[in-house]
Amino acid sequence: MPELPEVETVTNALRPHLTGRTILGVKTYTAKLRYPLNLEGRPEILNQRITKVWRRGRYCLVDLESNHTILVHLGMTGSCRIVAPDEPRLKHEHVVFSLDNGLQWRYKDARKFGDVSVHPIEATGKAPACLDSLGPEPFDESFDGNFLFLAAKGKKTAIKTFIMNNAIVTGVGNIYASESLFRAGIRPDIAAGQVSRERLDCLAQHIRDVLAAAIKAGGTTIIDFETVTGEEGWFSRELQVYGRDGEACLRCAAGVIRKFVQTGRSSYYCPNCQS
DNA sequence: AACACGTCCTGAGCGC
DNA sequence: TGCGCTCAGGACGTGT
Repeated sequence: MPELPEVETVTNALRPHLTGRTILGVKTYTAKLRYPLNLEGRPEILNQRITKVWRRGRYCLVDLESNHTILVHLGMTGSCRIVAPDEPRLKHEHVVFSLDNGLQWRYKDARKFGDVSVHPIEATGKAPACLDSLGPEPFDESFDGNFLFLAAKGKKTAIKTFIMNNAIVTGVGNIYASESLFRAGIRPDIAAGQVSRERLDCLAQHIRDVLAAAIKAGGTTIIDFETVTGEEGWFSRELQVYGRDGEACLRCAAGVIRKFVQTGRSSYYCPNCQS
């Protein structure tokens, strides 16, 4: 389940393999992922040099000298690898880019929740227009308790749903939403507009901390990018509440972690520690 | 306008 | 052993 730390890790792993390379060919092996695939024979991609590989929210962006970017969203099960052309194509390996160094960049996605698509950009390093509605990065200076406080004013939506909204802040998925609320001592189901400025300061800090720790863990686990698809690195997340329903709370020991469904997603919290 | 909910997809895990 | 059901969730479209 790729969230921001996983996308950051994959992007960092791809960067040295892709930057400066020229894309000589693109082949797709399924009609659609989340959206219909339209990558083959595109002059915006073919024979274009890759100028920059970076991340915005949960999107990996591969900028081309044609002032287009290849947007990659990993969905739920997306992964990438760099391999030799004679490497057998794995099941669910749906997109193959051929590079000028003789290697291939391949995208794999069993559940097809992801996206690989090409979009115009104003310049290298500028996000495409389709990402205009995204809120700040959690690591941006503009993202803090005061920002959350202003955005949450009058909002009745639950605080967990609120921080998972990419228009508010990007990259906080279901797992890290539960984890950061646990660390901040805030119940996931209280109205966002009811949380005090002080507690939102704490929450903003914990969102940053939990994401930073996960990036660090993922970055150190993925060593051999050519053979590791990424999934191994994602198990190194140190989860304190997610998936621990029925177990004793790691902080207070007296509480038992509860699970409930919130806007279709599993939420976990300690009734003793979170209010 | 604000918020909730259905939809897409496949494999893992479970019960019988 | 094997089948069939349920669950997992990011983002977007639609419904209330």
